[in-house]
Amino acid sequence: MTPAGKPLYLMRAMLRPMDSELRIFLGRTALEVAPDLLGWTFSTTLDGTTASVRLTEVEAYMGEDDPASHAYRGMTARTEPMFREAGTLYVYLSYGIHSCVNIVTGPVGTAQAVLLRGGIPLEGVDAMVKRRGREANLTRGPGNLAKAMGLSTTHSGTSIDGERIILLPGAPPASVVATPRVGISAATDRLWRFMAAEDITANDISDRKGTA
DNA sequence: AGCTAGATCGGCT
DNA sequence: GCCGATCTAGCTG
Repeated sequence: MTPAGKPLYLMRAMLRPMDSELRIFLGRTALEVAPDLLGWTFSTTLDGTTASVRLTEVEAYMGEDDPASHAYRGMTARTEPMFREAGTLYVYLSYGIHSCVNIVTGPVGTAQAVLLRGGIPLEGVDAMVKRRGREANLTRGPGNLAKAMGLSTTHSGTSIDGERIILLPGAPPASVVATPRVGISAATDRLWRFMAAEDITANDISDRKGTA
């Protein structure tokens, strides 16, 4: 471990985003990658502005073996990006309104992905406010986070490129809480939603459907 | 070709 | 806490 408390391969990934080290990091199962992404920075530079968040809430979806995954019944036109290589974005439309962003992980063809559900704004707050049309809860919830970052379903199939869309290692949270995933009706016994403990408020654990 | 549940959000009671 | 908005992907007929 380095003085910063991170393995060396993560420090290298920080210097060269989406190089082979990051590929190895994302090449693991979604269940491994999801909690490890907490504390990382997710950043987009779109429409001439950069927006960044520190990730505080994610969920793991394990592909064709996971009844709650969109990939459970195989590849479709919508889910095709999930079957691509790690680092690809899978963005889907939820309830006809909201775009939700996933980062594909694991070996090609396994359709594993990590849903980005929440973060803390670090950069580009003005752009986020403009995109969201409000100032509260800018990046809380998958639909809100995607909107604040300027991402929509048109970005499904694009990938983390170290330019427009960037993933940077960050200090992991002191502790991580695992709960059932939100809003699903299958495999509710799997504790595959991960949150930074210090970011949890009362609403997070009592208010959302799908939580225990 | 039609039907409907859904990895949500925000406003209202 | 509850409910309506909004609309498409994927399934049934």
